[in-house]
Amino acid sequence: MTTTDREVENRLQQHQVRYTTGRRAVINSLAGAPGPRSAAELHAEIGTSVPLSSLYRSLTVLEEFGVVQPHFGAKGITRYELAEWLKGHHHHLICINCGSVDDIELPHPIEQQVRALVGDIGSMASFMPINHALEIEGRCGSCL
Amino acid sequence: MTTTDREVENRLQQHQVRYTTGRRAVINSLAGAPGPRSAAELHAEIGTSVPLSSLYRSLTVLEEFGVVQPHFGAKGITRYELAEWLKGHHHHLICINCGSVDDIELPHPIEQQVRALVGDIGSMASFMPINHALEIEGRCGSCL
DNA sequence: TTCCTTGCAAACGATTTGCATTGGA
DNA sequence: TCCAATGCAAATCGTTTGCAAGGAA
Repeated sequence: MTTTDREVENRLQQHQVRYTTGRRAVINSLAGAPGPRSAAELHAEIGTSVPLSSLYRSLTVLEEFGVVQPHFGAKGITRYELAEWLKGHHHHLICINCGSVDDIELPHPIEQQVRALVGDIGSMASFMPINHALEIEGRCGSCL
Repeated sequence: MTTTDREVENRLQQHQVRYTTGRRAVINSLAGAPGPRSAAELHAEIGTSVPLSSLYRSLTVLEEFGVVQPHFGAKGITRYELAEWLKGHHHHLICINCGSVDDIELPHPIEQQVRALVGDIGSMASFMPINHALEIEGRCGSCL
């Protein structure tokens, strides 16, 4: 059992929600992925023994209790990834050719700059920033 | 006829694509909106005389010729906005309470910083950045 | 036992498409 | 004129849900 596994187990226990085999499979699959994953992708990776509807339900409760978070992509496809407290704050590199979405963690000083910018923007526009995401579209290493 | 209207007309003409009444309605609606709009929202604003399927088709060709660009949001809803060359480069303030998406244009020096960051990230990750979007989630003025 | 969770199939909602008709250059 | 564009209805596809069966405390 990995650390992530244990942390998720604790979090769910605190809410009296069961950490079942299906939910565990989703978490482990996401923990090993380099970026957000859609229900269909998880279905392919985990194996078709777990029906799609169950995956969707697992993702729904995992999101509800702050374990995973959604990312909305092209063609109306929602991909999920582990929440920041499990995976760390990061941004996304989105390939306009193959559609892949990869995580990127900014060097601390740069992330600080972004954070400061977001704060400034908030006060500039009477908007209270809670979260931010720098999404960079372009061509990934395999598609150059 | 507005300037935007004329610019779109030229762009489409260059591609021998007709700038029809339906397409014109989409452009004018988007030109007057403070943020991206979904097909359903356009349908409501333009009037139900133009069927949804036609709106989708209009949006598809307008996107194909670089006149509008999509933004992917929660619940698999795609919203469109005028392309940057018509509307200017900007970012989005997304309200987690009411779901509204508003445009925000960064002061030039700040936008420069973001641009520089994106460039750095690209070389850091062997990724060729083409576009970037700083999406800020939080609570909008009406939902504070 | 008593709920929570899962499987299956049907239902949904956003978007797409086939086909016959209309309309603009 | 003549092909592109539109309307309508049916089809797709990702996602959700009702209901009965299975499983953990």
